[in-house]
Amino acid sequence: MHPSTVSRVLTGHAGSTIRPATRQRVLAASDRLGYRPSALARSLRLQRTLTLGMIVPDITNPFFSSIIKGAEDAARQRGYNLILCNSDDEPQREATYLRVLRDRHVDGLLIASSQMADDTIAELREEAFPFVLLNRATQNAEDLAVVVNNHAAAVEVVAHLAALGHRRVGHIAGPQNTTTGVDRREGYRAGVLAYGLADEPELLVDATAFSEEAGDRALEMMLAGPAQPTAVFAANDLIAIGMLQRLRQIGAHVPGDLSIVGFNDIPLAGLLEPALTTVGVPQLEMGVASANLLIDRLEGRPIDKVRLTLPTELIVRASSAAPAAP
Amino acid sequence: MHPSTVSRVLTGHAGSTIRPATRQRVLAASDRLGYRPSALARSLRLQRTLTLGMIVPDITNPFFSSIIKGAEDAARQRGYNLILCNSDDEPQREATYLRVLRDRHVDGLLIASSQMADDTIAELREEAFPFVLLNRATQNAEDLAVVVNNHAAAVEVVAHLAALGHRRVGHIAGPQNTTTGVDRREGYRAGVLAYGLADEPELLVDATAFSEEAGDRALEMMLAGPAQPTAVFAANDLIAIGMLQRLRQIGAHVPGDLSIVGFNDIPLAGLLEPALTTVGVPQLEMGVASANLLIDRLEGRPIDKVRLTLPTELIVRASSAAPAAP
DNA sequence: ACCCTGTATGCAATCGATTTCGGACCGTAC
DNA sequence: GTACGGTCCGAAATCGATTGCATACAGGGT
Repeated sequence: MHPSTVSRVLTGHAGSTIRPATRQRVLAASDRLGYRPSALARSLRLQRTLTLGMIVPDITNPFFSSIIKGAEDAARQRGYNLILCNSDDEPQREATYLRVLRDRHVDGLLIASSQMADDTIAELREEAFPFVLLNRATQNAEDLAVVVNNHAAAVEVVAHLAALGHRRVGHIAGPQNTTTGVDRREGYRAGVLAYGLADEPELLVDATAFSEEAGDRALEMMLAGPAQPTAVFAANDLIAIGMLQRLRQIGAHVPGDLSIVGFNDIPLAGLLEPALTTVGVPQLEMGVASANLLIDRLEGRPIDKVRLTLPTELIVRASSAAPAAP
Repeated sequence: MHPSTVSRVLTGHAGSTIRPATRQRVLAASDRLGYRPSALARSLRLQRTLTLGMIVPDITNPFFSSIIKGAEDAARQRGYNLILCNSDDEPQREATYLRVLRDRHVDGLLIASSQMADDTIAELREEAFPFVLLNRATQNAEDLAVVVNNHAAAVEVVAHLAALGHRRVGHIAGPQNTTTGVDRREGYRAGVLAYGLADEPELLVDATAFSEEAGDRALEMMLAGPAQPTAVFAANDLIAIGMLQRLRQIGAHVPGDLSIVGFNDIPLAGLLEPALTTVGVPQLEMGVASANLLIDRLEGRPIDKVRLTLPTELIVRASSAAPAAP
């Protein structure tokens, strides 16, 4: 009929006036033919795809599952789709994905990958490509980010353990090329100093990843050392779970022989045996907030807080208790 | 310079001859300018997006996390991207997503959502829109699908429990509008009959969802009934976990008071207390296989098996044991 | 009857890449 | 020198929707 008229009717753009009769005719025809506009062609013309790219280190980590769900939900509600990319924490794959996603003209990026080199991000920043950092931050205070206060939460964990009477509190830190790993480690150090706990280097081991296996190995290493902890703070729940697993194998009792505290409060943390004491992180909300922040940015809405810090909450369960009398 | 020449060089299509000197000039320029072709424009022209749509009922179910990871991985390796959609098992959202994904011209669909009405799928089939069913099947034997033999696996579970000496084996079935729920339930029934176990209707309760809460509630209902089981087969691991949780609350011991068997072997199943006996499903492989199957179909490669049935394996852990002496 | 204003619609360019067709150019053979 | 064949490259159409500009038509005023 008249491609332009059809377009005007369907996009409903103000500024163009359509006779009611024509509008009806167009709508009827569109309906009858089951017409669906091609998002592709529209994107090409409008230079926006209504698609967000999301890069996470590990989909199978329940922590990220919840974040993804939140982000996907929020995005969908605002008319955006999500292309999900799993980096497996390999910088190589991150770089590849970044390229692919930009080739696909995603409108913006949600970056939950904490390994991604700062200069890669600096590049995005320089090109004014919209992105939001999720569960990580950068030096640059202008970068949009949704985070929690890892440092403070880690201090709180140490405080909790100190209050229970622990003096030899260990920490299995996350990879030190991640901001969460570093921040929690520093928080732990600060807590140890603040509460005057035993300060032995052997009580601090860096895990090679945020995974069960890495936690298992790291704890093994710590227990092989000269300083035996009565409580250990794990940099995240998966590490804590790996630790629980090892302790069970060697017949140690939690919290009787060793108290364990995790970080994130993944969905199953409360169902473990013993139920895991951990730092509750609002996972769904982080996902929702980051998607909304990004879309606000994309649509030019005013942004009140560039760095959104969501609250954490120490969730005390069965895996932490007072140490056995010496 | 010469858009067509550039295209010829970069697509590297045989049938067009380019002078080496020109090729070099184009490549150099492309390199210098950091040229990246627009996937959008290319897709519009070629009528293919190199993108797959994937609809899953619940990202946060670790079972699907692994499947997604596998699918995403396989897709990426073959040059495809994945748009992920979470249906939350709501037919409404499934329909919406289906529309959105087709508007976006995804080349094909991975459907892991077991609620999706058969007639919705029939529509896709009639329009010859490429799709692969994941962890579900339809009446139509021509539909591409990647599944496990739920019926046989369920029989095997009952056999295992019968072999341990259980006579009163219950089943918390999955929602009966899902094929997995139905198949496992039927397998259970077949097993009960085959092994001559107690056949009381009260030992069979349908959960309202494949979730912890639903499992918790369903078990409560079963235990309130007149027939007390000594073992219960849960339709999936999350239901089993919900059951474990309830049993712990009421102070019952597993497997002492009640043996529990799950289905899927999600990553944490072996780390629970007690470690969960369950049916191992090759999650990653299912994801990989489905993506590859779909892409084979898209690229017109020969497909040897329309319905791919992957093997399951009963994994016996601590949550199942011989019943206490009566 | 004419002009003018405004509304409603058609025309054509555009987004960026691919591809068919044909033209230009070069070399060789008669 | 002309004809012919082959190689290389440019012109233009195409994918499907959007949009500024031009135009046509209707209606009202004089």
